[in-house]
This record gives sequence, C-alpha cells and structure tokens, in this order.
Amino acid sequence: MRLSRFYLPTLKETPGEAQIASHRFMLRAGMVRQQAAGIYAWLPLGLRVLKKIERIVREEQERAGAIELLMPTIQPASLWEESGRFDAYGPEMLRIKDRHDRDMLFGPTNEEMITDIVRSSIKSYKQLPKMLYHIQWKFRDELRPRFGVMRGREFLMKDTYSFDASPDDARKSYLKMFAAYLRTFRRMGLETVPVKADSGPIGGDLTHEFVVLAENGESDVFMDKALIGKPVPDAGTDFDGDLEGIFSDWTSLYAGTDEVHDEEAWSKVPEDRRLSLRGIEVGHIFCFGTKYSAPMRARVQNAEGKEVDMEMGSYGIGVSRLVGALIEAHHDEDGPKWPMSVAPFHVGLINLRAGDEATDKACAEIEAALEAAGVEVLYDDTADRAGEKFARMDLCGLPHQLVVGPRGLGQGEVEWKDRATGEKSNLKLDEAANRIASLVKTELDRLAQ
RNA sequence: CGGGGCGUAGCGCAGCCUGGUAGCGCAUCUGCUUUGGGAGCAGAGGGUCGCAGGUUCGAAUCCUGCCGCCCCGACCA
Repeated sequence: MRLSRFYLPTLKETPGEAQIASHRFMLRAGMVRQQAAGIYAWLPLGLRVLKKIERIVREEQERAGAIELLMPTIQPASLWEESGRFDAYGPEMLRIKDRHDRDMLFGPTNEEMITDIVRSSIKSYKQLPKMLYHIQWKFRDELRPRFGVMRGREFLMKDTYSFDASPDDARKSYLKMFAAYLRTFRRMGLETVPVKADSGPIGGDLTHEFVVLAENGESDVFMDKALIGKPVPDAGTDFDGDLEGIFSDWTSLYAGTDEVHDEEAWSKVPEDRRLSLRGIEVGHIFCFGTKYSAPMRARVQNAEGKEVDMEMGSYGIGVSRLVGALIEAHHDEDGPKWPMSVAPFHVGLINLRAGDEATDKACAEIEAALEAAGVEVLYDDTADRAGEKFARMDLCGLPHQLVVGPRGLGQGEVEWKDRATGEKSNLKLDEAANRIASLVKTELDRLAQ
C-alpha cells in the first residue's frame, strides 16, 4: 500500500481528551475518530488491526468447534420481556421505538435472541451440543465512557453461546472455550491470565475473566506469579478430547479479581509468588445453566424421553477493546509496537527521497518482492521530510521498518529497524526483501502455533 | 449518578478576572531555500468565540438556562 493513496490522518499533537497511551496513539495515528462520547469511527489503519483480531478470534472459535452466524444489532423488546431483562437491565440498554411505536433496543448482548433461534429448531438431545457465535457491534449506554475504545459505548464483541443437554456436557463446552481463549489471546501476542470472576448480572457459578496485565487496567487482580508465561494449548490440541487437564493446570493456581478475592486461599500462595496488579478484562466466559432456557422454554428431550431445559453458557471477547489493550501492553513513547499477527502492516518502507530515480526504483522493487512473498507493506512514497516520515512510521508501530535513502543506497544498502527493540542495522539491497519476508513469516508461524 | 473541569480556526492553546468587535503555535495554500528524526524565510486563506436568552451604547469576556466533551468516584466487555 502506497501511503500517498492511503488515508492516514496522523496528528502531531495529542488531542486534549485522550489520557492513556492507547487512546492517545489511536487518535494520533489516525486509527479512530470519536463521533460522540464512547462512539468511534474506525479509520483504515485502525480497521486493519480490528480485522486481524477478528480473524484470529474466528479461527480459534472454529478450531474449538463453534459455528458462526450473525444476529442483528437491533432487537425487539418482546424477547427481553420473556427473560425479564427488559425491565431488569436499566438505563445501560439503549431503547428505541420504531415508527409503529414498537419497543426495540440496540442489543447490549444476545442471550435472548440466540435462545429464541435455537429453541425453534433444536428439540432433541441428539442435536446437541451446539456452540454458535457471532462478531457484532453492541451498545451499552455506559454512565461514563472513557479510555477511548477500551470502554466505549458502542463496541465490537465476539459472543459465543453453548447449548447442551446436561450440566456435564455444558462443562465440556466451557472447557473448549477456556482453552480456545488461552490460544486466542496468545496468538495476538498478549499475556493473559484467566482469573476467577464474579458472575455478575448474568449469573452462574463457573466463570472466568481473561485479563491482560497492564498498568492502566481497571480491574484489580490477585494472582500467583507462576501463571505468567505458562505455555498455552498448542495448535494440535484436540478440542473434542479431554480438556480437564488443561483447565486444572491453569485454575489450580490462585488468580482472582478483587470481587471474589479469598484472603485465606491467597495466604497459602508462597509470598514471593503473590502478585497484586491491574488488568484489562478482554474476555469473560460463563456457564449459567438454565437461566435463559428455563424462562424462555428452550427445551430438548433427553435419552429418557424427558423434556429438560438446555444447559447454556456464553463466552465474550471484547474485539474492539483488544485494540486498546494491545497498545497498553505494547508501546513506547513514540507509539504502539504491534505484535506481528495484529499489525496493520508487517513492514513500513520509507523512501527518503521520493522522486529520486535510484531510491524510487529500489523501493518499488522491495515493495513488489515483499508483497509477492505475502508480506503487507506500507510504503511511504510521499515527498515529506525525513524526520516526519520516521516519526510517523514509529507512530504506526509496524514491526519492521526499511529505510531507503541515497546515503545507504550508495553502498548498496538499506537500513532496517526493528520497531520493538529499536535496533538498527544495514542490509544488502538485494537481500533485504527476502530477509524481512522470512522474519515476518517466522514470527507469524511462531504466534500461530 | 455524586464531585471537579473544559467548550475560542483542522489540532494544541492564550485572551475572560478588569466589556471596546479575536490572537499564538502546529497544520493547510503560494514562492524561495533546505533535505537521514515532525525544517527556515516571506506571504496567504481559514473562526456563528458550543447554543439560546438577558444586562449594556457595546459581550469571547458579566448573568441565567440548555447542550456537548473530559477527569476522579460508584458501575460495567
């Protein structure tokens, strides 16, 4: 992609409303633009990150056996009256009336709707288990939106719903999502920890939050240090097999939010392993039994011919929030430092003298070679000044930078900078593209394992 | 929803206390110079001073109401 054709409205100065790093950089790098409190337009650079996160989430959901569908953003109030949540939900729910004065709402979540969908066609235990998910915009009219996309009112969320004929089977579904989440976040280059959580208004007893450890987190987390850096289930994991081992491996070590903090259990953690820190909640999984299936009469006949309420669970990932969380976890004073798997582009190519025959030619060759190798390149072909180009590329946070200028080109070399470490070195012009393409590929493979 | 703060050019801000018809930096446009870390000089364009009332000869400035946005707390993916 040529920068001259792209839409990248970067800001040199930080808009006054942005406090934390992720919000500042997302505005400055032209990733998003606020349209109202907690409501953002996603500009091309930000959208590319959002799409990459979505793709990883989707791949891991499919791996775990979930099937994608898409439910609408607008829902009829009648479904929510069935579950009793139309009155219970409160002002967080955005209520709308259509032209016929019918009560509608902008969905804050989809338990009722998916239950309605499934109950109409699933009648037998033989049709279960089922895990269905979608990735859709939600709206919660937060009292106080803040931190940019980390706590917006409109947000993109992946939500999965599991349906089983028995509590034992529901637990198996829960474990699939538990393992899938460990993989999902790690593939994005995020260190997350599953912590015991408060089940909140959704209810249920088996529930975990997945939190990214970051200073600007909004949850207080108490955890055993041994959880950090723990290997996650690899790509070969059999999701139809027994996942109890993985589950107990992670949950036998202490980790809890402040709401469920247990001082007694905490005191048994060796003192040098006790960590108390802040985290950003990026995923939350619940097994809540028949909370919705019972009032909404979503039932199947079991093997004994008896009608039973389906056992359900729901499993959310804050997709848009993850963009902010990723920046909080990976940045320096100049901008984000994207992990390869979610970077908007893999490589930033800078032509220090656009219009110069030699640098133009060298850049065009590198760009073509990288793209032929499947590497995504943002090529700064503008006539802007060098300093501006460097600063802007750092702000974009692409993992690799290749700088082509007359000085290096005279020696047949281009400069390579690793954005994460800041290390620079020179590469032979004719080897640069291959070298970088192989680094990109290696890193992508590593993260996808 | 309690407490605090802010709305003046695309962005960051000054001016308001003490009323006299709007300014600085960045960005944008033109020209020349410059060319490896957000350039220099010269010139130019761009503003219903959040909105509505009020006070006054005169309001960005004082008063009242409303709207929007931000921060702290409580709440939440």
